[in-house]
This record gives sequence, C-alpha cells and structure tokens, in this order.
Amino acid sequence: MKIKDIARLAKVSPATVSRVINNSGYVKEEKKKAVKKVIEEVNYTPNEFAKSLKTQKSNIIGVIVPKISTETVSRVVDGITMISKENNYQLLIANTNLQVEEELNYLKVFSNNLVDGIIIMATVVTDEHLRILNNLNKPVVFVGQRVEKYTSIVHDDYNAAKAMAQHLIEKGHEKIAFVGVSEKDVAVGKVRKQAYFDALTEHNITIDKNLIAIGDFSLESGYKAMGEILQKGQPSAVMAVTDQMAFGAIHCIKDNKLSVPEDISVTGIGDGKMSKYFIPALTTAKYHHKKVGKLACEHLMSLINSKGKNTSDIVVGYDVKLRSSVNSIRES
Amino acid sequence: MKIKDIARLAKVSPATVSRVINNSGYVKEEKKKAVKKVIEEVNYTPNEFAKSLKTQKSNIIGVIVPKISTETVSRVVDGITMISKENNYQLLIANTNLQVEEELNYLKVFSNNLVDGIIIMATVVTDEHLRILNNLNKPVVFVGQRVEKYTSIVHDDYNAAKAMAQHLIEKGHEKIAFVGVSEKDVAVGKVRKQAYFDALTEHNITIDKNLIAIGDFSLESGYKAMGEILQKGQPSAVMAVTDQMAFGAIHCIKDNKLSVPEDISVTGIGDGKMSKYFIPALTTAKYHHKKVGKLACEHLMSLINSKGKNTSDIVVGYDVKLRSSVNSIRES
DNA sequence: TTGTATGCGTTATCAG
DNA sequence: CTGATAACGCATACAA
Repeated sequence: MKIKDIARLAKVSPATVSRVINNSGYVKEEKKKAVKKVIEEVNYTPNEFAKSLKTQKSNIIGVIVPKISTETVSRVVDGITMISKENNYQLLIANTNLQVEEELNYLKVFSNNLVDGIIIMATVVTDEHLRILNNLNKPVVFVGQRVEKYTSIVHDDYNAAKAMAQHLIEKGHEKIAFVGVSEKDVAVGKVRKQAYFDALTEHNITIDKNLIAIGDFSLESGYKAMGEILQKGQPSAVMAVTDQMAFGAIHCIKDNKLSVPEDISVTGIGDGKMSKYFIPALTTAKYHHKKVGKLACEHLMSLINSKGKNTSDIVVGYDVKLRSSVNSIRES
Repeated sequence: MKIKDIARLAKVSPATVSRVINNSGYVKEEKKKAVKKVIEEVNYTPNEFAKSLKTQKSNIIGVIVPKISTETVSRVVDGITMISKENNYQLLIANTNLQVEEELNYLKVFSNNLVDGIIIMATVVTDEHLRILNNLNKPVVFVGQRVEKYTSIVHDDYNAAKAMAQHLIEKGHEKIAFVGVSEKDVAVGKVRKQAYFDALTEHNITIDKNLIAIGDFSLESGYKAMGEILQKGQPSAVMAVTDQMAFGAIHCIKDNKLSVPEDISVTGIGDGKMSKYFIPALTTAKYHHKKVGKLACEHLMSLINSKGKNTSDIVVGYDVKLRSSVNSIRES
C-alpha cells in the first residue's frame, strides 16, 4: 500500500495525500478528511526508506556502547531513550563488547546515511577514531571521555575520586590502598588514579606502590587485586575505582578473616543499585548515569537541528554517599 | 558521493559498480580492482535507504524491551546483539518503560518497512497486541511470555519456582512465605505463584494467605512485602520470585533483628550478578538470559530467511544454585 | 562481461 | 488549493 493507492482510493493526487500526511501546504478540509479516512481504513503507514531517501533524514541516532549489559551503560542508554523518544527519534544500538575494532567498524557503518547523529561511549579514543570521525560529517557526542573538538559529557571523575580519598584521610587513614584499572581507560584508569595520588600527596602521605593493584572492572578482579595487596601488608583502608571492584575487595578481605569496616575501610565509585544494600553498605560517590544519557541526547539533538559546530564540554557532578563501609581510625 | 560518481571515476557503468559492491554477476577482475580502488580512495559507503527501498530489506531488527536498565533485560539484549552481529543485522531498540501503550505504539512504528523482524519482551500481551501483530506481516519472536501462534522463548518459570519451593520443603520448612508480583505478569506473577501453590499442596502443606505478599519487582517492594508478612507472624522461610525482591526481604528480616538463614531462610529466582556475592549468598535458580537473547535472535533470523510461519516454543532451563541463604530446620 | 534504463515510495517544485 | 512530475541513490532486467 503506497501513497498512490491512497490517492486513488481517496480520489485525489499523491501530492495531496503527502500534504495531508505531513500537514504541509493547503488542503481543503473536505479532502483532508477523505484522505485520513482512507489511511485509517487501510491501515497505511508510509515507507520510511523512501521518506528518508528523499529527505536525507532518518530520525534515527546511532549509539555505540562498550557493553550493554552493565549497569552503568544501560542506565545511560535509558537516559538517551527518554530524550530521543521526546524528539521522535529511534535508537540504533551498537554493542562493541569492549573491542576497539568493533567501535571503529560501527563508526564506519553509521557513516552511511542511516543515522542523523551518533552518541559514543568510547573507552579509548584512538587516532583512527578521530580520523573516521573527521570525514563523517555527522554530529557526534562523546560520553565518558573528553575528546577535543567534540562535545562530550563526562563525570567529574577527578573530584569524585579525590573526595573518596579525602574522606578516608579525614577519617584518620594513612595506609590507603588503591584498587584500579588500566590507565588505557582515561576516565576510570588514569584520572581516578591521579586523584588518589594527589589527595595523598597533598596530605603529605607517601605513595606506597605495594598498596596499589590493578584489575579489569570485574568484581573478581577486585578480589584478586585486594589479595595481592594483602599479601604485601595490611592497609587500614582501600579505595576502589568502581563499586564492583569494591565488592570484590570486601569479599577478599572477609575471606582473609578480616572485617569491613572494623579492620579495613572500603570505598567505591559509582553507586550502583546494590551498593546501598550491600552488607556493609558501601561508601561511594554516586554518579548520575541517566542524567548523562539525557544530556548527551539533548546535546546531540541540538547539534542535529542547528547544524552548528558549537561543541561543548559538560561535566556532571556526583554525590558523596557516606555509608557503613568506612570507619574512623581511633587515636591510639 | 553516489554510485554514479564512482562509476565515472572508475570509468565504468553504475551497474558494474553495483556488481562489485554486492559481489554479484560477472565483472572482469581488472575493472573490479579499479572500482574498489576508487571506492577506497573516496571513502564511499552506499546509501542504506536507497538500498533498502530497492531491496525491501533493511537488515535491521526491532527490539522492544520493558526497561533497558535492568540486568535481566540488558543481558537478553546482549545475547541478541551477538547473534544479530553475526548475521549482519543492526538493532533498533525501543524502550517502553513498562508502559503497555508504548509497547503498542512501537509495534506500530515498526510496522512501516523499517525493520525486517521484531523481538518483543512484553510483560503483558493484550488483544490489541495480537490485533496489531496480526496485520503486521513481519516475523515476530516473543521473549519471556508464551504467545499462541508466535514463536516464543521462555524460561522454565514453573519448574524453577517449584524447585525453590521444594528445596525449602526438603530442608524441613513448612511455614514458607511467598513474596511475589502482580499476576498481570504471567511469567513472574502467575506461573511462579502457581508453582509455589503446587509444591506446597503436593507436600500436604496448607496454603496460608497470611504468608503471601505482593510487590512490584523492586528491592524496596520486597522489603515492604516482607514487612507485611512479619507483621502477621514469623515464617521459617520465604521464597521471593526475583533475586531483587529476595534482597529486599533479607534486609527487612535483618532490620527486624532476625537473621538469615538462622531465623529465616530466603530464596530468589534469577541469579543476578550480585546474588552470589550478597551476604548471605543467595540460594536461587540461575536463568540464562543471554542464551534466551541468542535463541530469540537465531529464531528470528530463520523466520526472516525462510519466510516460513513455522512457529516454535522454546523453554530454556535453569540451574539451581544452593548457597548460604537457606538453612535446614533441625528436628526439635 | 558490460551498459542502459526503469522503478522502489516519497517529497517538493512548478504550473495550473 | 491541487495535480503532474522530477528527483533521491540504488539494484536489476534486459540488451548488447
């Protein structure tokens, strides 16, 4: 069923049908009624491809994510869907499973006219990314990593991490261990570690390499990292760069017959759904993922509409959540 | 940049370029090389809309989900992406936020030729769903709920729930409470409750309405439901229909100065990422969400390709995970 | 093997 | 206000 058929049935021209559908131009009320009636009767829906081919617009945005099945990512996507829906956009999701190669691949796939704009949660941004992006000629918004010349929405990783470290210091801790991830991930690996360094240094606490261990985001890796640290000595506190890794660390501590927070205090970053309900409840910095998703989509919308190249950098704040996984050190 | 331009630059006809791109028909190796070279040089990508308009195929599948930001859903989506990628399909995600209205709306949106097929995780399937689906004329696969005349991939809810109830009974429990959700949700609300009833009845345990409370999937509602139950008496065990609700119940029990599993044993269903690490580790039935997603996508692919109406019902099994949230009742 | 020409379903221009 | 008709970019039947 196409416009031509509707036109025939309603005894008007295809052009008129199109006008009725798009509410454009002038159409006598009478004919408008007739057309609408026919459309209703035959349950007609326009062919989106023909439409997009003609208008050079799809009302679809591409979203590239590292792994949809994580709380962080799925919440961001949730935020994106909310705004995209408001603007009558659909979401094309590309799941890269943390493979940079896939990321580049999808970027290329999206370079055909399928999408009107792209939101990308890249973990690492390479020169190849930039190169492809450069001759992409489509609005792009980065989430989670700041990229020059592109608008990006990021968390305040530095201050959130610093807040955690400072909180531990204020509670009297000096032997503060660090459970992190590879510095290849700028936001989580590099920035948060730097904040840890800075916080300690500013308080005249010497950095002890034996108190630092690196994992790969998983709870299990947090467990393992904590194990490595305990092998070399017992800190009074540990700051993990994600809640998941903090959970792993806590389990490891317990398996070593120590308790949290009595023997060792623990902090995370992120505040996932379970952090508040974990036992002990985790002290952490709450991130606003959904808000990030919303902002990313809002900015993409305005980029698409204004065709302007006005890039901007948005830093979304955090809330410190003080819970029971941290204890004060008693003056001895 | 379009095919015509490539043709001009490579000194061949548009048809030849098309043949090279689609690897169809015969093209002399020499010209093929030339065309490929030009395509490479100018970084040409075909216009998907024109292509789809012509071929009546988009290589896009629509996925309708109730809420992307839950572990269950995002894992299923993860599975879907894996298979869709293998088959060179893209995913158009529609997030309905649990609104049936939105579900119907998206179903309509997808009825234009945008997608080649649909996977839908419906919570409730109404007559309206069926009506729309009926004149949709596109392959559809249901996930999570069994729908007549359509292929559906479901968990073995009945047996999983029954296994939990039976496990408690075997451990000597007789005062077994039930924390469920509305029966509007067939799989989680109705089927799992029936399993609870049947298990108890088969073991000659009388159903006690005071031991039954209903929530809405959230951890908080599990807490609340447990509170209602405790108000009326103290069971020796409680079976929650989801892990999240089990967590809520456990918190409530602890807040009432009772302990798990010493005073009250608790079971969930699902086995989310945290269930194993919760304290106490939760006894539950592990669901294979990713597998469900994969199966759903595989079946959709075969429906798309074969154009056959061969519907099928797949029931995906579960694994019982015995952990520390359940105790035996001592013979007194 | 290759090229020409047509049509996929819309929108938009232009004449009426 | 309304109706022809020309693109949009591609795949393909048909001719060569």
